[in-house]
Amino acid sequence: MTNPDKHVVTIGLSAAIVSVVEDSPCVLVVHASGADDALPFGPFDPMAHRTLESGLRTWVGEQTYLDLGYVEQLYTFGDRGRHTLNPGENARVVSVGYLALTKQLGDSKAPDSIWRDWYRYFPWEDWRIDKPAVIDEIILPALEDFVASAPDRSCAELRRDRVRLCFGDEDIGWDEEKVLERYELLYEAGLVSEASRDGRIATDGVKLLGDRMMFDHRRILATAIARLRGKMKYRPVVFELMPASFTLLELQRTVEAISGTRLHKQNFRRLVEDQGLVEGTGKFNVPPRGRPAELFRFRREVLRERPSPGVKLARQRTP
Amino acid sequence: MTNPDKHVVTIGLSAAIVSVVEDSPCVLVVHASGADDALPFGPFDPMAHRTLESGLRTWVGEQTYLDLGYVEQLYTFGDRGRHTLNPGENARVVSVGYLALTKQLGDSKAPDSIWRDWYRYFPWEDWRIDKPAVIDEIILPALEDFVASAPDRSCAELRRDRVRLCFGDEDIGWDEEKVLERYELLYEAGLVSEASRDGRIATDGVKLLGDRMMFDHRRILATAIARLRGKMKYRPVVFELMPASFTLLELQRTVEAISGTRLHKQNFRRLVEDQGLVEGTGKFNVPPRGRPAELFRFRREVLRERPSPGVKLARQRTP
DNA sequence: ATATATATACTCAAAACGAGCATAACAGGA
DNA sequence: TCCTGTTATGCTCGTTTTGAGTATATATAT
Repeated sequence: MTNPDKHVVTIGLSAAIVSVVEDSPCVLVVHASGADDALPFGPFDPMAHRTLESGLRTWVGEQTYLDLGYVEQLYTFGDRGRHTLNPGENARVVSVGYLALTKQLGDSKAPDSIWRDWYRYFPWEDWRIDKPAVIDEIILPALEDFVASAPDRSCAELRRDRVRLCFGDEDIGWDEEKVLERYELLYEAGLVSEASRDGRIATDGVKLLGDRMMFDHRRILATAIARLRGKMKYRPVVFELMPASFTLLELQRTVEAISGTRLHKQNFRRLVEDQGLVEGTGKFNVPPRGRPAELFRFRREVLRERPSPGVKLARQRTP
Repeated sequence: MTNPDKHVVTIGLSAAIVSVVEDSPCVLVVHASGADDALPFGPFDPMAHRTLESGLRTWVGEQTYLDLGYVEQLYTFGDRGRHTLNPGENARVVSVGYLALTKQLGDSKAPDSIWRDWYRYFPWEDWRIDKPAVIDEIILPALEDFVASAPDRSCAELRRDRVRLCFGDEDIGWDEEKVLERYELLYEAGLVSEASRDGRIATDGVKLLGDRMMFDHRRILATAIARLRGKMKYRPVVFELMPASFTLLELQRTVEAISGTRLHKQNFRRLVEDQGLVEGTGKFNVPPRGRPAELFRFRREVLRERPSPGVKLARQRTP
């Protein structure tokens, strides 16, 4: 292995900590005034940390006073140039991203850390009300330019396909899981400001999309959203975001917040109940209007039963 | 960030390169005589490698003369003690595992690298003929001891549940995707020899299961198998393992080799054809016996169509 | 021709899914 | 009290998908 010194790198640990507050999917960011938002992060210390995950928990604990419950590793990014360094640092940084889920709680107690709606960083991902206007008004026209500016015909074809796969058309609809593919496409097309910061593309006069984040943190957040949107469907992870008891509509709104789509209410209930994911408590809430709804709780036993299922998305047709 | 030197680690890149040869799922290992089998691997060089994946491709190219097609990152392991070091090295190694798929080809041209049936390392994972005898004869009795030796009652409960979830019972059957969970359970129970090598457990007189591998490579291979078994079902990745044309039975045998289970033939055909994954070529094979079968090819277009599906597992009941 | 082996077509019932109608239980105002 | 708006919950119904076969076709070997 020749000279070991030349193989030396620093490992950055970053966490997308997610919570759903009042129907908004939120991510915890550390917000130094003037600087871009960042995910809680810190370097892996091979002396102090037994595992990567325990290192992450330590850093997050220090920075946010949060004790993480559910934690899952996402991906390890090592692209040259996509993790910009702070002045004075010179090591190459390889970045391991994590997803963490936590129940909603009051404001975060740590200084400078705040919960932010994640659609602030990905405004094209929220289809709950309607198809976001920014797609037809800005994204697709700009991506057409990107296709047109391809160096040759076959590259243009590839780009056109990617745009179609990412943002859909009449035949193939919207796939809410392709969050990372869409972000990477916008990055390559120079439509998010990280691209110019990383020296990729001169974006003069182009309207840039969404808020930017430090380092490669928006990329990690995109990975986190994609993973959560997918995993939710086949593992009961949403319940990590719910309080001890909740109405089925609250559960539905949480799922919708994450997936960024609307669901068919009656079918959603049927799926959730038939799969044995919840059980009624016999108690009811006191709504400001309308019939009171029963409060349910997560049936923790499902984790010990069949290959515990997730919350199927029973999509709502455009009514 | 205090003293940067203390955050310095080496990143090891390892690849589980998979191919299916004559109904056997194979993995390419480098086999130095005397030493344990290892996956092709090498350190990440931040100067020479632009991305982690390009670093991996370089190493694999040098060690196996293979030009990888499909490559996907699996997981990053950094547990202290699970990557044993070579003499003379002292850096902490963090290990990034990859899965690569390649079509069957002749013997590998590189010295010391050979294709090995992966069930050699995981004999309990092949249910194609029948439930492997080793499960009832060795694994389950040994795991009962493991449960019984728990320090307290609640720990024993947890262990019992894990055993049930991993190896199934009457209610919950076999879940072929839990490859990693099973390996980790056996590791903790001291039933695979890496556990004693890593100084975890004194396994005196216990029959150890499967062939051992270098470093944490068997753990990476378990992750690779699990990922492939899962991904196959919702993305058309099996075709990376198939030649340009093949019969539907050959395709089925490949899927079965990977999943380690038997499938219902007629339903398998129906699913594969209905999803538009293949198209007939009009040519037929010349079998040693039985009716000739049409040769099919992968419809590459599906990649540009709907959220391209995978090969559903239409399970065969025990007949 | 007969037996054996594989390929392929087709059937049929059960389960899952997608969409929507109908009814129930609350609040507030006419 | 009764009507209206609002949310909760129950139920139906046609379609699709799945699981498990049965039936038939086309080879080879004897």
